[in-house]
Amino acid sequence: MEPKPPERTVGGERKHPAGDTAAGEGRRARRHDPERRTRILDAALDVLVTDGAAGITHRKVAARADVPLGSVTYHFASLADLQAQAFAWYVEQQTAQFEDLFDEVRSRQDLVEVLVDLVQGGPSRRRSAVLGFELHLAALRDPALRTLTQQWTRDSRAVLSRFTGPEAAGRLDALLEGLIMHVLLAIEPEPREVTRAAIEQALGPLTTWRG
Amino acid sequence: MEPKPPERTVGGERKHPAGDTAAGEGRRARRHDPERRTRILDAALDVLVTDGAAGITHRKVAARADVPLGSVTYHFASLADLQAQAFAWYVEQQTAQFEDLFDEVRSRQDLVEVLVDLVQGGPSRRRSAVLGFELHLAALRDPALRTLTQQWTRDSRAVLSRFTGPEAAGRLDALLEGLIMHVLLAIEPEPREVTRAAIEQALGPLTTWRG
Amino acid sequence: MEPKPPERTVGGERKHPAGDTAAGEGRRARRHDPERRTRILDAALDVLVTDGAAGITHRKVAARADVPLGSVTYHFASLADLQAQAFAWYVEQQTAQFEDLFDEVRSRQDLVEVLVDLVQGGPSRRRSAVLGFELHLAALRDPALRTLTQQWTRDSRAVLSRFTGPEAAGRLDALLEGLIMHVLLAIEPEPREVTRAAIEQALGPLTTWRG
Amino acid sequence: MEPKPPERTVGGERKHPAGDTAAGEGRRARRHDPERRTRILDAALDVLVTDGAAGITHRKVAARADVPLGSVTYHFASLADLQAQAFAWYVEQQTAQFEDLFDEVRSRQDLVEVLVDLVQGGPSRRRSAVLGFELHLAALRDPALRTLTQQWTRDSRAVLSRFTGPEAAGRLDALLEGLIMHVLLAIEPEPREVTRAAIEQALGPLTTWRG
DNA sequence: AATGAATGAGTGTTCATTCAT
DNA sequence: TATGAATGAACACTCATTCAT
Repeated sequence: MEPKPPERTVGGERKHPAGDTAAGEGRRARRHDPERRTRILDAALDVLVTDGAAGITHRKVAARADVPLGSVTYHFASLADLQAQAFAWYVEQQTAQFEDLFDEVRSRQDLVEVLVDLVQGGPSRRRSAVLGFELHLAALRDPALRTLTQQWTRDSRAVLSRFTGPEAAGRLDALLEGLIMHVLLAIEPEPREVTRAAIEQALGPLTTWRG
Repeated sequence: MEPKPPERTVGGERKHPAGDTAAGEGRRARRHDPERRTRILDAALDVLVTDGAAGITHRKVAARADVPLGSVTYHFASLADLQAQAFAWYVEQQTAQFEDLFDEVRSRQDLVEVLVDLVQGGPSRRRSAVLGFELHLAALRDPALRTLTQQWTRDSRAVLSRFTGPEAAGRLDALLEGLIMHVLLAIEPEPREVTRAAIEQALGPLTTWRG
Repeated sequence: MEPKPPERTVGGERKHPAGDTAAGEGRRARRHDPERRTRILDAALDVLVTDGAAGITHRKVAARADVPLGSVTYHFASLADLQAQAFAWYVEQQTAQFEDLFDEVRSRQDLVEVLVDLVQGGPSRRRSAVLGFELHLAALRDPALRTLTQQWTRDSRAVLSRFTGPEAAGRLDALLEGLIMHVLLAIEPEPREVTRAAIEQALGPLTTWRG
Repeated sequence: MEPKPPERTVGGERKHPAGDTAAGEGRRARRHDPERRTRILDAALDVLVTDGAAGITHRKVAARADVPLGSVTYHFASLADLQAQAFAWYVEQQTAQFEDLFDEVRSRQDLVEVLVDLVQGGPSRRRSAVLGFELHLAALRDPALRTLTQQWTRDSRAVLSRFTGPEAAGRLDALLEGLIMHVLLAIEPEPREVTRAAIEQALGPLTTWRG
């Protein structure tokens, strides 16, 4: 699955429908840069990871994306709009990635391993985890973002349900969220077995395999 | 239990190191109104709930606490310091309150009900939940706050352990955090039974009662 | 009388000097929609009325005229140029309209009534009055606009002179301007008789009828 | 009469009640500068004269008043507030000055001469005239400013009435406004006699002297 | 001990204008 | 001919922080 930048899933109006067609990279500053919008969104996510919702500014995003300040405000009607679209873009990517994780799952054991990896996942996973929590917190205040968190939760549970049934999926989902946060915050690394035990138990000892 | 405002548990330096020199103790009741500090801390927490870490400012806090602007900068060396002390104050209150919850627990059933209440807790609980998540997120970036989250987690688990043993306590703790977030974000209220089932299962079917 | 948009009476240079070269005259009716220019000028005047010289922007004008932003900057070399041409267009229309007012004047009485109407004229007249004052004020700073105000004053006085002689025309003209402003700013409406008395007196008791 | 800066006659709230007591002018940048507020107001009026309502900015005012930018935004809640208070300050000064003009008037002749001076008044009077028109125009759009224009008109007429009676005062007032504008805009100077004649006539040939 | 005045850095945002197409 | 994308300069305004008192 190949996520594309969301088409205004939430908030704000794109000011201009984004002219396409490639362009000469060379001469003077890149004009006609069709990926610019996505690069800005990715930069915004980077800033969100680094500095949090409290620290995002047009200027930081522009610097990170290596575009002029005016370019950010040109493509996004407001900072809130930028943030909302960045979160939407994140959810879209994240959902696809999440589904991919389970492609190879063939047994209960596989499933558990995948989930333990998800929770324990190294620094590479830190980014997504932080963004997830930022989104949740932001959604608590901005109802417009609620759409995103709901869609996300729904999708995650749907994927898990394929293996566990709906009730366990809900439990698992909540547990995973808590575990991830604890792993992120723990000073000494949580042993894999502890994580595995928690997951095993949430799966339930009696769950018939449905993968 | 009567929590008192922490004495600079984390971060920041008081601007003026409190000259203990002159000033008769009796004269003007207490030297400079010790409640003011806590009132400011509570105001800071209020602002954090309302506007998040992104929205806290000296001015908003001063207004909320109904003290002059200078009073906030006088008592707290920096905004980061204020925030850190506010979180510390929150954890202290929260820990005490959390322990109180279990005072009356006499049976497994009691325990489950208390935890379901904790998760489903009405709007009154929203404040603490939001602050908890804000703290977690802040701690992800500011190692100085890690002390607080650890202390908090440790205390919570200790309390739960009294009833469940240490492994289940860890699982429960993570699950509760995830459940609380999901309840806060859910559009249609999560049924109590669903929450209860998840908790029951995390407690484990075989757990011997240790309350 | 049919005022047409002035051809750059003042200021600014058209960006592209209108290549008269190729292009058969008949083919696409008129080359590039001549009404668009006037529509933009009218939109600019609308914006001037609403937001004043302080508030005019290319974007507002484009939106009001319902043309793309580029169209405004294409037809007018700069914002100052647009403003100048809009004022010119206004003066042209206004002069014609002013003359028309006196078409039916046959007696001193008629004249007085027409002038009282001019001063007291309802909301429909508010637009022209505001624009007039805006122009005067703008002309105080931009000598290029002085041409317009002079032409306007000259024309107005010429028209009035036909009935009153030149001296009374000057007095009347000044008085009318003051009266109009006062009427616009008054909270409770100025009674017609007061206005009429002022005009009557400026006309002079002894003025022989020259209409 | 000694006009003092108005105490929030219109709009905005003063952020701080202005600490008084003089201060050492010397060492490092002037803090404690009690006249600063007035200096800013005067600077704002200067900018209004030079650049009009369209051109006023915090930065220009700050530069003109020789205070840091932050000082302007500190003392005035918004640019609109600054403008409103500047206009109020202007009206107060203007009213006083206007009254002073008539202190020496002892005869109808005196009155006429004073008024002719008022209209023809050299470059020194240009400033007040421009500000007057700016205020009128601004008041057309901002009802809050209407209070000022009304007070001003009322006061002017009251002064004139002392010599002319109320009806003639109204006529005169309007006429003066129109004459002043015309003088300002005229390329070749209006002859004094023309102005005098207009005023004489508005006074009315029969007006009994009431000075 | 306490506070209001003050300020410079930085914010989100707007916009005239340029330019490639 | 016409226009949308793009950008840099400027804007109003906010704020943490400093400091004199």
